[in-house]
Amino acid sequence: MPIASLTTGVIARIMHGEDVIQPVLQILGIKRINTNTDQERYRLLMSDGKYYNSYAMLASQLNEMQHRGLLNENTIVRLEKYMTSMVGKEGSGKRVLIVTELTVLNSGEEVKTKIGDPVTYENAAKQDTVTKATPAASAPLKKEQSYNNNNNNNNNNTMNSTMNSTLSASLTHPIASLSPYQNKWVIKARVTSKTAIRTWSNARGEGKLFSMDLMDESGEIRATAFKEQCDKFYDLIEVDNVYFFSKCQLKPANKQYSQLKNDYEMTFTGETMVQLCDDEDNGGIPEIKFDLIPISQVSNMENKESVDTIGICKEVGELQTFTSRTTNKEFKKRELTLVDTSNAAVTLTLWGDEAVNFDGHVQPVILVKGSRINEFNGGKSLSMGGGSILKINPDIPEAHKLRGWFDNGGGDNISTMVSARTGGGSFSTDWVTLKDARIRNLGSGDKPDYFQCKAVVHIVKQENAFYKACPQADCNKKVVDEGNGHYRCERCNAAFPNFKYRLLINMSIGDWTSNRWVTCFSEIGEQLLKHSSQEVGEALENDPATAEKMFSDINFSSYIFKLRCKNEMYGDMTRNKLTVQSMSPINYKEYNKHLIKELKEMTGIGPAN
DNA sequence: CCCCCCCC
Repeated sequence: MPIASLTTGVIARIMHGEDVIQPVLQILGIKRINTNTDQERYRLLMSDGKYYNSYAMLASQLNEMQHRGLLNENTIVRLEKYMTSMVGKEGSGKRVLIVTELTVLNSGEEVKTKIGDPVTYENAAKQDTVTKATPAASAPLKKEQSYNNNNNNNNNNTMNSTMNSTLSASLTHPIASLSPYQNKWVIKARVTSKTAIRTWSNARGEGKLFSMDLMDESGEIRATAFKEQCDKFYDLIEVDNVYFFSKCQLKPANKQYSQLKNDYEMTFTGETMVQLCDDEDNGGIPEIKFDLIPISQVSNMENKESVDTIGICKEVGELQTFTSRTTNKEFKKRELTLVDTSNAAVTLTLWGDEAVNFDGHVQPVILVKGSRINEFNGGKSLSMGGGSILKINPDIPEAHKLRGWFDNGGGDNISTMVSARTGGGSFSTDWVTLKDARIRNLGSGDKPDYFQCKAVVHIVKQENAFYKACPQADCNKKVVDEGNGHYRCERCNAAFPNFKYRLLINMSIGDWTSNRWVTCFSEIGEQLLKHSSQEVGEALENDPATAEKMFSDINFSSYIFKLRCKNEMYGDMTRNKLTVQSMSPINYKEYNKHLIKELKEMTGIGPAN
C-alpha cells in the first residue's frame, strides 16, 4: 500500500479551531498518561509533517487499538472524528485534540520513519500568520514576577511582555514528557521543595547553587540553578507556588542522589525563563500531598525511607556545630523531639539555617514532608535532607487537633520512644541457635541479621589474629610496612614511623546444636583475651609462650554472644559470615527466663509469657 | 558545575 500523504500544516488549523474534515496525520509517539484515577488514557504525539502536537489524546474507546499494536510510532492515520476542547479555566488557553475515531492508513512498520521535519505547533504559532489569533487570551500577568535572562535592561518591559505571552499562551508540556532530545517546551509545575543556597569548592572550581523539586499531574523533576541563575531565581521561587518554566537543560538524573521518579533532571541556563502562574490558572496542577504517618508507625518503617508526619515540638535541643570527619565540612544541627496522639516521640534533626533559626520554646506544631529515617541501634530518628520540607504551625485541621490535644496535657503520657536506642539491650535481639541460623538462611538479605545465642569458646586462632593499623585516632586501616621503619596508610595517604596493633580474631564457638567460626575485632578481642590489642600484638610477635596462655585461657568458657550475620562475597564465592557484636557473661536469671519461655512454647503448657 | 546532612 502506498504511503499516504499527510495533510501538511493542518494541526495549526485544527488547533486554531477550524473543523477540518478527515485530516491525515502521523503518530510520532504514544504513551500512557498517569492519571489520578486508575483510568487508562493515552496521549499522542501527532505530526502533520510541518507541526506536531503533543496535546492530543486518544478517546478511551480507541484504547483497544493501542492494545493491538495498531498505533505504534510512525503510523499514519486518518482522523474520522475528533474534537477539540479547551482545558483549564476560561482564558487559560489550552486546546486539546481528542481523537474519537480513526483509520490506520499505513502501519508504523510500513512507514518506518518520521515524515518531514515538524516543529511544535505552539512554538511555531507566534511567527505563523495562520495562528495569529491565539486560541484564547492569556490570563493577566504580573509583570514584576516575570524573569528572563536576556540582560538587556533597556528593553526590559518589551521583553517581559513578549515573554509573558510566550510562556502563558503556550500549551504546556507534562513533566513526564521532558527529555534531553527536545528543548522546545514549557512546563507548568508546582514547587514542592527548595533547598537553601549552598556553595561548593573543589578541584573543578567553585560556585553556588540551589535546587528545587517540581511537580505536575504527570510527574516530578529536580531542577538546579547554579551561580548567576542561583542569584537570579532564588527569591522568586517559593515552595507551593506554581510557575511556568522553559528552556532548562535536561540531563540524566543521577539516581544515587535523587529519589524523584524521573530519569532526568534539569539545570537552569542563561536562557531559562520562570514565571509565576496565577492562582486562577493553577487548574490541573496537584497540591503538595502529605502522607501523614503517626509517629508510632515510624518504628515499623525501613531505614532511609521517606516520612511525612506532624507532631508537637515537645523538646528542642541546643544548636550543635561539628566538623564532618569525612568531608571536613562544618555542620550545624538541632534536634527536635516531636510527639503526637499516637503517644510516641521521635527525634527530628534540622540542619544549617533551619537549625539556627528554629525557635522551639513555644512548642509549635511541626509538619515535615520527605524526612529521612536514620536507624541506629534499633532506634529510628528523622532527618531533614534534600527535598524535605518543614512547616511550622501549618493551618490545617491536623495541626489544630494536635494543638488542642497537647495543650490539654496530651503529650504527658508518651509511651513509645521511636528514637530510643536498644543498643546492647538483650530484649531486642532474637535467640537463635547456630544450627537454626543456617536453616533459616540468616544473613542472605540485603541487611544483616542479628541474633544472640549462648555458646562456648572452642578455640581462638592465633594465626593472623592481629594486624598493624594506621596510628591515626580514627583510622583503623591496615598499613603497608615500607621496610624502612615507615608504615604507609593508603586511606590517610601518609607514612608514619609507628603503627597500632588491631585485632581481627577468628574463633570457633559452639552451642548445643552446632558450631561456627566467628570473627571479632579489637574491642571484643580485648575483652575476650583480657589484654589490650597492643599487649596481644606484642605477645604474638615476640613472646609465643605468653600469647599461648592468653589464647588458651579462655577455651571452654561460655558467653552470651550477640552476632551479626551477613552473606559476603569473596571473589565469586558467597560466604555466610558471623561477626561478634558483643559477648557477655551469662546472666542466668535472664537466660533461664528465655529457656522457660521456649519450653512453654514447645510444650504448650502454661501461659505464653 | 552539586550530590554534604556527621557522630553514637
